[in-house]
Amino acid sequence: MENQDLKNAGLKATLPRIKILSFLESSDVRHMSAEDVYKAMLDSGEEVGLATVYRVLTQFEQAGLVTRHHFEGGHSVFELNEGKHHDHILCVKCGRVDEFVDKVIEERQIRIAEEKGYSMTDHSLYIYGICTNCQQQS
Amino acid sequence: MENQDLKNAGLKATLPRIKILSFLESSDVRHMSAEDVYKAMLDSGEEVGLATVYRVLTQFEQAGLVTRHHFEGGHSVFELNEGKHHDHILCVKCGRVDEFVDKVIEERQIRIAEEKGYSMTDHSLYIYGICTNCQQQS
DNA sequence: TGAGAAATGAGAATCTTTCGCATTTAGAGT
DNA sequence: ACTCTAAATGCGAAAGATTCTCATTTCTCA
Ligand SMILES: [Mn+2]
Ligand SMILES: [Mn+2]
Ligand SMILES: [Zn+2]
Ligand SMILES: [Zn+2]
Repeated sequence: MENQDLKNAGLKATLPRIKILSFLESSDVRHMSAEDVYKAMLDSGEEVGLATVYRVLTQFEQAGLVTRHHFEGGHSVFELNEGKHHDHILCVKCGRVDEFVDKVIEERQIRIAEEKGYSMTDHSLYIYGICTNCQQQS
Repeated sequence: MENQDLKNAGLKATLPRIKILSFLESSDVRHMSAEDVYKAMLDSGEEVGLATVYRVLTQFEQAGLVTRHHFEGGHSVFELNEGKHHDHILCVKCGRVDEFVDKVIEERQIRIAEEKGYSMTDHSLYIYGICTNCQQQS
């Protein structure tokens, strides 16, 4: 169970951490803000402070359990880390999020970093557009 | 002069707008936050309110005079729009910013949007790493 | 040159995220 | 199981970035 996942990540298995992790694992929405997680806790009757949600998500990120994204709009978005890196394409109308990986782009990025003399640590790529659904409704 | 640039952009040629635009045009730093611009105004003895700096930069963005970026670290960064689109590679140690354009990446993005059924409106790509200088100093 | 519309400045307000600190809890050792 | 202590939590306050409100000032052009 999550209990062991947390231990493995070097984190004490506290109630808030267990609740948040199991929520992330069971949710069908993959990309959520801290506020989203907080509201979900409240809705399910669990009492977890907002500050704790932020702290726990940051710890999860550091432990490699979740990944943090900076979609447009100011707030951070988190998603359960399932090993495989990917980038995102988002609908600017409805907020829909799709994921993709492009080998060619990944390689070009490494090449560019090299050319510019950088040792690459990370990258973020977001494509914005209007999804099929939103294109229909004029 | 800027006076006409503003009129062409459909903006009244007010003092704050003229000052900010000519500052952006004369500065050798290309990527600046609103706060940076505000401080520059103060330093040069001009009195322009911070709220006005934000308003003006947003208007400039809408008018296509500047481009807004969301580098890591929470705040927006603006740069004078000189026509040609480009992406950025940033040093996570010293904050250095370099620019690049990669035809292959640009094309792949369009292809990906198509495949996913999106009509692409925009995209943002940031590569993070450690620059040559910062790699030296252990 | 004067009137009206638009823009400004100052500070309050908002939003997201972090901090500080008194209180609670996990879990190592008994 | 019980105890102890470091670590974690929850609350509200604080911070940082950006926007809003509104009284006052400034463009524009008739
Ligand atoms: Mn994802
Ligand atoms: Mn640039
Ligand atoms: Zn959509
Ligand atoms: Zn550097």
